[in-house]
Amino acid sequence: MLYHLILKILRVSDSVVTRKKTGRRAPTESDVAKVAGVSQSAVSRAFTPGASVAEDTRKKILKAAQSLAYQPNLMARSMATGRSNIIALAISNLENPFYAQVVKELSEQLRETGRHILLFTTSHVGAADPELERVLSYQVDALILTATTASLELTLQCQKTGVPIVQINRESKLPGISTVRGENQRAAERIAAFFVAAGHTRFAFVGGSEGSNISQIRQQAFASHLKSAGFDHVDVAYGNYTFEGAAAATRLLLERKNRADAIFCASDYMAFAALDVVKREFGLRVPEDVAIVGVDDVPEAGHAAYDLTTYSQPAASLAREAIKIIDSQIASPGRRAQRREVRGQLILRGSTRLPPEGVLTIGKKKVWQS
Amino acid sequence: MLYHLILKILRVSDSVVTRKKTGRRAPTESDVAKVAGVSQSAVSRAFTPGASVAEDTRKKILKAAQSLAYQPNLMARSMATGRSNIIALAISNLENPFYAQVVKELSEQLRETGRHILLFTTSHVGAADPELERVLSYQVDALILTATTASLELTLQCQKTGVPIVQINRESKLPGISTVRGENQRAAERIAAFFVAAGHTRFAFVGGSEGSNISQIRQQAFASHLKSAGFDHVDVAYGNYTFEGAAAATRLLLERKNRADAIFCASDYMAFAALDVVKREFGLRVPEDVAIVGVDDVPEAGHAAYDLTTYSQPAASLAREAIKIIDSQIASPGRRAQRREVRGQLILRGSTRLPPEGVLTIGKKKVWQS
DNA sequence: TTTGCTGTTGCATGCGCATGCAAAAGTCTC
DNA sequence: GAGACTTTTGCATGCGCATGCAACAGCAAA
Repeated sequence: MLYHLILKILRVSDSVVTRKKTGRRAPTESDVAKVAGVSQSAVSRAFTPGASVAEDTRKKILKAAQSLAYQPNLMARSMATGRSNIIALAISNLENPFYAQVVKELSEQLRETGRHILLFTTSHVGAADPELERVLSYQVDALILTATTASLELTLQCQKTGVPIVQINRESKLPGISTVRGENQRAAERIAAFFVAAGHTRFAFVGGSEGSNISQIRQQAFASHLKSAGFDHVDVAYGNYTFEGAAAATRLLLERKNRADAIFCASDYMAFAALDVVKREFGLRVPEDVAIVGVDDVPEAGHAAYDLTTYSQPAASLAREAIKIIDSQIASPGRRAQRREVRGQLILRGSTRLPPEGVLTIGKKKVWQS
Repeated sequence: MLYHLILKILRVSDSVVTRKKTGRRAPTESDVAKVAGVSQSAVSRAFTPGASVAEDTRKKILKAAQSLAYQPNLMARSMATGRSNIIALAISNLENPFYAQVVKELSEQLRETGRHILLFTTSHVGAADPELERVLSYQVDALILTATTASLELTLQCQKTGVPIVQINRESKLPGISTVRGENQRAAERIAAFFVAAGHTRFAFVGGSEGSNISQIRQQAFASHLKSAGFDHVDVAYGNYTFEGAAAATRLLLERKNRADAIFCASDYMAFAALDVVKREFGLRVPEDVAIVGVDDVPEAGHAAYDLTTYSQPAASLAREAIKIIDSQIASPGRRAQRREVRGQLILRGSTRLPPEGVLTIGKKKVWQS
């Protein structure tokens, strides 16, 4: 008995010492309540918009809170409310400036509603990490995937617990996953039409990977539009969405006989690699010998070093739509998955030559005029 | 009385409906306990490494957990333990590929110990957002700042609550903030020596901002080494660490009479802008007319489009050291702030010309040989 | 003064987990 | 097989906050 008492005392004094070293713990609502002379629940209400508190007491409480430098403990709050204000963001390709931009936009836009991003970088470009399935341990309010696709298990888990999933720039065959994407089909068609109008005759496509739907869609739209213009063959190689991969793919394409004079790359980032290889390794002139087009319109595409013609995918809009979807799903949990498309446009720069007629039409619509 | 009872029933049935819509809630330890036929605490112990559980019961519990797809609720866990396994990362400059790389490295290295990053992007390049002070609401285990500096208030708060702060690539005059950085001084000296050896005579520096210590340190070391070599003047302009800013700064520098023939930029990202301006806007040859050097060695610096000579700052090492500091501070909270320097090296590429002698020495040490 | 109402406040409880303590179940020794 | 240990288990509690409910105060109408 005495023994235990002594142990207890030792433990207590020890914890006091620890406290001293680590600094005292952060103030809680109870601390504030004591200072303000009210109950803990009153303090809670003072910090809850729309709760029932008299104006006087609220002021008194806020003053007390300020004097203690009180900050609400968001962990405790989410425990109590079931909402964490944390959005999980999975991304596989942060070195691609396009995705860096998407992350930035998401982060800034979510901040406007007091939410923040919990970051999961997955090394695998293809299906999401199994590790990603632990996402839900964090009680996140939603899950955004960029440059990755959700596994079946993860999708099921999310559906069971009612956590919305949105994929940016990746399609998914799984039901229940919302998607935001650029104009993949239209982008590919416009680019094909532009190449044809400019007088190119041998076409190539640098894709992401064979498994990537987005890449597939672009490839098919590109090929089929070219076919309708009388060109049956499109050379294809895959860059796996990496710089080195795209460089290797471009080498493959250029080494073939009867090599392409117009290359469509599934992303600006890969187009940069293609430009490097075309110009420096093969000594070809751009756009005279080879024209190159990308997709995304990252800031670098406009820089003088690349000066890349591209079809834009505005990161800010993608982020905005993704957040809208999330919010609507949170508001009415029954909602079905949504698919939204964000508009872009063909942006002409120095990596392509212009149609000789000075006018480019697709169908009957004038797309560009010099 | 009856009235209240009815209300209660309504509320309950309503919540059942809501449940049905949102999907049933995630299973808890109690659910697992029920299935496994043990107490909740047994389940908790089964998931706590080193806790006292019989091997049989642990297996039984894990099986039950698996059958329910149980995932521990990390919010609840951090409430109970006081540790969240979340590290806050504040960053102002994600469009700079160097920082994107740092984020990626931090994320991947932290994942190895089961921790994740809560992302705070601050738009202001200078001192950190006031919004950043809410970081502590999330009960993060530590705070890493990249391309931003902590405000005094934030620092005090962190010290009071024992949350370690580490700044990557930013110095701070505030005590209590640990720092990880590259070899700023040495980098600047080597670059100065290299310029001199290569026969340059007119020098310029594109800095971050006048307030940035890192930029200042580099500038001073650059200037003082040049001075000791007999060159008193260094032209200076500030690019504010942005691409556009650096482009404007370069224009300023190039428009002056007796313009520089060797430009040292405080980051690769700014050096890219300088290259663009030098080559495309002013039609100058690199390195014949102007030599350009950056700092960081981002992947893009090695790409053919830029081919930039630079002094490396390995992002992986910066991340590793930052995490080491954090861990040591968490392990022994009394520790003072630490400052670590990560080694880099001068990487010669096409944006600079080589010393005519074919050998470069600094002091008595041979730094480079053709 | 009494009644009825609205607006404020505190009490009590629960969110899901970790953990100190005591009780229970094994294990070993002689 | 009894006693002395050790290991395993459950109970009870607390982390910080939100919130339903009851109590209460203030006020107007009767």
